[in-house]
Amino acid sequence: MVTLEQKYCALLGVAQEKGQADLSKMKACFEVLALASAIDRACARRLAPYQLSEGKFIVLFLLQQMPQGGAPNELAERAGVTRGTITGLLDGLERDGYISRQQDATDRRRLIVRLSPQGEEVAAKLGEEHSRWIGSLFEGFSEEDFKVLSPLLNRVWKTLEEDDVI
Amino acid sequence: MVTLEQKYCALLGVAQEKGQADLSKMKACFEVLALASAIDRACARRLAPYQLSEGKFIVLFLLQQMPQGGAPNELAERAGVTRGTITGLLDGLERDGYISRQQDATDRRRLIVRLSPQGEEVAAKLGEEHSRWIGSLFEGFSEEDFKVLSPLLNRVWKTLEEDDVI
DNA sequence: GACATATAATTTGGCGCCTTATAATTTGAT
DNA sequence: ATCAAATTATAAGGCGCCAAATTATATGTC
Repeated sequence: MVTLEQKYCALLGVAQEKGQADLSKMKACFEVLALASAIDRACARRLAPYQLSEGKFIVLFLLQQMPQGGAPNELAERAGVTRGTITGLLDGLERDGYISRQQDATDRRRLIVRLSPQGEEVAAKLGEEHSRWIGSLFEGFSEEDFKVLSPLLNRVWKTLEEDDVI
Repeated sequence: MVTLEQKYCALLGVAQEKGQADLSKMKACFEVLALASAIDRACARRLAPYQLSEGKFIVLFLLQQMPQGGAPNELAERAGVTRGTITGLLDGLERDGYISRQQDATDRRRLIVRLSPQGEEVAAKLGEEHSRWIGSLFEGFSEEDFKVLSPLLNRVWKTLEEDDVI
């Protein structure tokens, strides 16, 4: 089996010349990236039979929790993509009959996006399936493990946010 | 500031109904994904001025460690992308003068990809810069922290690999 | 009431990546 | 020696995503 470390060993040559500290940091970074990309791919494979990408799935998931519908910009923000992207995702979802777009009566710039009955059904089924799958990935993790993992990841996230502002 | 948890809180509604254990698992999963995607975006922004994507950068980086050049399929495997993808990345790198493709004398199916002088230069400069940046993301992490983080990430990775085989 | 400004959604153009199909070449079994 | 199978690289088509530009509508100010 290829470990995460092995997968990126080629990229670590440079760090090795710089001492243990940098090596550990680069390794950790690649581990996070490689794991996320593995999760993404597995996820994409799971969703492909439904013509859904991860982005579309998240939109369905979000809409499920907005029974009275939601605006594209709101969906974009919650899903973490741009408004331009959300337009494309909604196009696909509409084409496949999962959602409908409806003009807002009071502000004609606005749209209201709603799940179709079919969308409801798929969202419910996949939501259930998906959360079970995610659960299985972290099977065997204790609450203690999460208490350790979460703050570490969040520390990097925070650094990154500060970084970006500059 | 938006924390990783907040970012995905909307997605956690379902998990909340299923108890603490599942909630922690989904949270952790989203934290990994969100962090990786934040790193990817920041990385893309850093590389954009050089007309480089993360994929292209990794190819440059790999080539730097193959002084006698490398084959596309080898690069694809080490970079973790498909051969089809590597062709596109090499196209871009060749167009921008960072690499050259050369036919292998003994097997005419094969190519040898090499860095151009310009490619060497950029690879060296960016490699240095990039590893310093990654280091800065994990600034303040102790060796102890990595000893905890790494096995946790690798456990999920392992589960995922087993998953895929099935 | 007119005009600048803000906001909503979309369009456009681009890149990365994937999957599937194709073409060229080599290898291996018979 | 021949022909099927494997391997190499590429092409084609598609989706997701982004940034920047565009269009339509609303709002606030003078």
